[in-house]
Amino acid sequence: MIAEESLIEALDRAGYRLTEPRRTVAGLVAARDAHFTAADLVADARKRHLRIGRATVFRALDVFTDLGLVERVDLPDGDHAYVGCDPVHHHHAICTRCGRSLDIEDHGLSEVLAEVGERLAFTVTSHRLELYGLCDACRAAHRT
Amino acid sequence: MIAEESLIEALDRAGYRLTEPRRTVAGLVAARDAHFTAADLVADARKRHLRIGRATVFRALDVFTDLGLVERVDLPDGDHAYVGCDPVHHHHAICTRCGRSLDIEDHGLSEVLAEVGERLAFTVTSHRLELYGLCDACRAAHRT
DNA sequence: CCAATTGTGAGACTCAGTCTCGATAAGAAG
DNA sequence: CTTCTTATCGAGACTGAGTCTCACAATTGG
Repeated sequence: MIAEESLIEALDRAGYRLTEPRRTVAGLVAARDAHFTAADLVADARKRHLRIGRATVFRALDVFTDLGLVERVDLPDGDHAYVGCDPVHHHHAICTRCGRSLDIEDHGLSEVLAEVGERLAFTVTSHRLELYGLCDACRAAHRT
Repeated sequence: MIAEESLIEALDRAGYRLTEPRRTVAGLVAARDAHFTAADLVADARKRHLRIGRATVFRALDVFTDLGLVERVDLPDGDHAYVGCDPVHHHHAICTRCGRSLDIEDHGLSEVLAEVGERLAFTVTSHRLELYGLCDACRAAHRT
């Protein structure tokens, strides 16, 4: 979940050219409210009669990923997907029913992890954390 | 890091046939002390003049994964790999230098995560956590 | 020992992602 | 507004992991 303008603005600020294809991908990403694949975006583009090359979609996603506005997540089944998000260090809580993801702040997790590392004589330099479960809406829907 | 016998024993206990190819894959996995890919095992087999089909390696890894003796991990660069490990719920601390992985017990992490979920109105059903950094040996080697 | 059933191997196939290269367009300069 | 440089694009070939199919082979319960 991220606004098209944020994406375009970030491109500009980072010195990338504001091209039509990039705006198109920004629009496609902004229109998605759950995790998606590059192929999803290509299909979306087709549906909306927007001409865009497959490679370009991948390239734009790479750029957005570098800027931290899109992240690659790993789903429980091992598949990869992308999600739009804020460009701060955080993790994702991914709803296994609707695919939407919530950003999780670090909440002292890093410290806990460094501590765990201590005990193992392991220096933690980075980590990846993903939570899977049901978001509020799906939890409610599930009960019925 | 897991013994060949553990792998074979687990197959037996779970009712899988103890076939030659599976023993071969068990041997290949046991011989690896860091993360590996299916292609690595195929190459190892070639080197050791063991005939085994590529599909069979994938199938055996799937079985071992189901039994919890092998897990798929995601590396920081987004690649997948397999690691041998004990069949209990845990996470991995992966050395980015040598690729070896240490098993991390849950140490109350699950509770912390459930709590985080509470705050987000998100019901956490499972999670994935991977730590990246330097193991003790590589930390020492790195200093010099 | 033998049949029933599970497992195997070769190779075709799929799908995500990458690469190449000639064509195109953004945007700085004038 | 026009020009020029250079980043970017698109098409399609390519790669590599993983899956699928199907005829054949091996395990094992009886």
